[in-house]
Amino acid sequence: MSGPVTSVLQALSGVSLFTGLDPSACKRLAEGAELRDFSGGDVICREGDPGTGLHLVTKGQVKLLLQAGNGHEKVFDLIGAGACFGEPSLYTDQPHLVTAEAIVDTQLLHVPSADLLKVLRETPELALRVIKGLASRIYRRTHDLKSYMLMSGTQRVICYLLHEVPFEVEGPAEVSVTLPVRKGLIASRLNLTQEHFSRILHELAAATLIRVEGQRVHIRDLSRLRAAAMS
Amino acid sequence: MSGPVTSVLQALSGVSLFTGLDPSACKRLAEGAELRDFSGGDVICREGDPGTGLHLVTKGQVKLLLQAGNGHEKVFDLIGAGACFGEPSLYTDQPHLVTAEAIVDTQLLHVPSADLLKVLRETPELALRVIKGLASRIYRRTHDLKSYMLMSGTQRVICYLLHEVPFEVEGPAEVSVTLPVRKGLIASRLNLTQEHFSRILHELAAATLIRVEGQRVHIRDLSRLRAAAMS
DNA sequence: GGATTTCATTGATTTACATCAAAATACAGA
DNA sequence: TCTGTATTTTGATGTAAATCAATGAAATCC
Repeated sequence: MSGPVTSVLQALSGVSLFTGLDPSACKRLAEGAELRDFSGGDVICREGDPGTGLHLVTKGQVKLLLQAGNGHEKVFDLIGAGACFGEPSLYTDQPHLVTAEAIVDTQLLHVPSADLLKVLRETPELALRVIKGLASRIYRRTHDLKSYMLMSGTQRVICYLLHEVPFEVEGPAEVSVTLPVRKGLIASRLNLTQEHFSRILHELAAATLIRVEGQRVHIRDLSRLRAAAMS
Repeated sequence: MSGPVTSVLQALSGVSLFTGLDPSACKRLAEGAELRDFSGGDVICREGDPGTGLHLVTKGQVKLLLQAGNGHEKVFDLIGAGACFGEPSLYTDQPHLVTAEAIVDTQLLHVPSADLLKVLRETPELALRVIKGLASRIYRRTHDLKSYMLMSGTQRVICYLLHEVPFEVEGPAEVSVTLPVRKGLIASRLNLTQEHFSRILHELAAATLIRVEGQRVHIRDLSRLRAAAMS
């Protein structure tokens, strides 16, 4: 809570990409970086904008949207505190494909590509982290692609629920999951309409696999739900 | 055409990721790298295998497949000479999500993750290249995701054809595109059945937007086709 | 507290696409 | 050349999920 640079540094170290990084590298990144505040509903950047750098979410929640010509749009990712978005801007030329919008009041740390690339060039440790981060992002995108290409709506919902389970619980335990955002957004994220998502939850509840209570979903039997994902 | 190391070096420099790279770094990569030959139809690696490293295609063509439990599978990418796959293996833990299969006789250069990471740590130039390569891969995947999430089959086909156009031709020119693989594979890549793909090509031909002649597709009017992608 | 807006559910209908089945074409080998 | 095999096309039918249209339940505001 002293100078602006201090708060930037603090914010930096709160982002998983940078926690525990060499202090001097952090400092150099902090110089060019900028904290930005948004209220829920604010647009952070829009499809077609030139990529300016990496956005690190220090507080709040962001949704990334893909938009079609006809006004349709889909939530293509939900980004929470500690994560980041805007990686493709490291590959200079291309304009943003996604529109980013704050879901709730949100604080971002913006690191300009040029600064990041400069520090990257001199900090192999950071470069490796970035590479791993990018590789894991590709992994996640590939997984998403897989769900859309060859899983049914029901399977995608089950898969989503299983991923939201706090941690490696085993066996036929009962676990509860709290949906991080309103259902419509999750539906969209799963490439489903709100209506269809609702019906699927209903079906799963009818099959006594889950119990829905507002934002809370109780998984009645983890292993049975896992098995159901296979059908 | 002398020793095996020489041919590995040659192969390395033929891959866009490494062309023009500092020779000493190339040499160090070449030491751990290994050339592998496959015939058409051979499986290169399978879903679930642990990721061992980066695969660089020096000759031939590879298809990456996503597989569902029920035996269904989809072509999720087509990789030609000069490109690479297996990036997620840089993010150590996760097993492969995709199965890679040679479409024709193919030569690959395999660079083990450990070697690559070591050289990466000491060669910022390479690190930056890898980062840009990964970022651009994410960009492509995002684009794919966009097509699947909010484009119709027809739009995906048009988009595909436009991407295959040799280079920035402008105006109402007539251009020809040769499909790089048999139609069934392209259909799958676009998340369509062969039948549906065939019907879409037929539709486009009926609308005098294209003319199909076996593996060659003649785009009769580039700007009209571009416009058609928007509807 | 009710009024208004946002969000979620339920039902009826439509549609884009898949599936199944068969014919037509292209291609390879003997 | 014929002959079998792989690929593509065409047709008829089925279905998962979208759309349209209300209604119901929460949250938010005055």
